[in-house]
Amino acid sequence: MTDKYDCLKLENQVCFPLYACSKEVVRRYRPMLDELNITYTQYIVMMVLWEEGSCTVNSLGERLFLDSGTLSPLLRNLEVKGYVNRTRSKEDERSVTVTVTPAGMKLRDKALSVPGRMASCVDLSIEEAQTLYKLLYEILGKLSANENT
Amino acid sequence: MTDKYDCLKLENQVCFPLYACSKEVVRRYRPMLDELNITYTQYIVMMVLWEEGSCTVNSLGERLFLDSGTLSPLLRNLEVKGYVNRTRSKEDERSVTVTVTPAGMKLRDKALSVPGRMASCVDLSIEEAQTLYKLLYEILGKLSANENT
DNA sequence: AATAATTAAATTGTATACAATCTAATTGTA
DNA sequence: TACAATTAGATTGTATACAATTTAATTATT
Repeated sequence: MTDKYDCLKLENQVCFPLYACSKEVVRRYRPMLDELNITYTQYIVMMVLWEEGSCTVNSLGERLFLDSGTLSPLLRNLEVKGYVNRTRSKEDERSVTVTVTPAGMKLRDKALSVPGRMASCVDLSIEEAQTLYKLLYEILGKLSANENT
Repeated sequence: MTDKYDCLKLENQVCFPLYACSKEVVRRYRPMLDELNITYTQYIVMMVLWEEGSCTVNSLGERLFLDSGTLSPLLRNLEVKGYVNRTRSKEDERSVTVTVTPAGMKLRDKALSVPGRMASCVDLSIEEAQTLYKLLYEILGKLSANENT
């Protein structure tokens, strides 16, 4: 019935559907975000900036689980598109402050329809969405706690 | 209390923790899989091959939600490492059959400890893991159903 | 105050991801 | 049976991701 290799079967993994689901969801965002001329990663960066107005590269990284190797070229790209500005902080010359431009703020209105359209793609009930949300943040918390393990 | 931009707040997204969680989990796999000299994507490819023995590139792609642009270089890489062989199918010269080598099969035993170590990192109860598993496959199903939408 | 240690970004190198395109083989159809 | 349409992989181009390294600035220590 069971052999010692069962634990290596794809169907017995939780991580695989997590990985696949994340990729497929991001892929579904693509045509919607194409209309805004941004990618998914750029979109979550803009989400933070729409809320905060400005932010250091470091705090963006902590908030979004991204490192400077990803953020540096991505922010340069957003700057070229005219959605953000980057300036060295006066208080700490090591830090770079990213600020959303007026053009970047205008994107926010164009983005308003995206969450609803995405929700209808994923199509979960409120309860299911809440359960999923809680489980995912629970895992993220556990992973941060076991950072050293 | 609420404004029209609430739907664009990072904390109100389900997709963001999904994306972040997937990335963090894959990052946790890295040191374990380094011992096998493979990456996470290579690992899930090997999982299919450990079960099936051999497989076409096409069926690997459907099973793992990956396209030929990802699989072609990845499989070449696994071939260089000596874990798989690739041969054109006799019946249909368009298809390439990927076969696990003896060296590839030996990896399976080294991989046996990986799922357990990963589980202790993520640290969910059986019920939570099952709930998550079901929700993720439900979303994957919904996304496939709305492929055209 | 001089030097060591730390920190923030940027850079480099490797490996995904995937859309779009290309080539070759196969299938469908008039 | 020609020829169009489809299919399977590979390739190209763009954008992540992240480890490791580098550079410059700040903080801690002697």
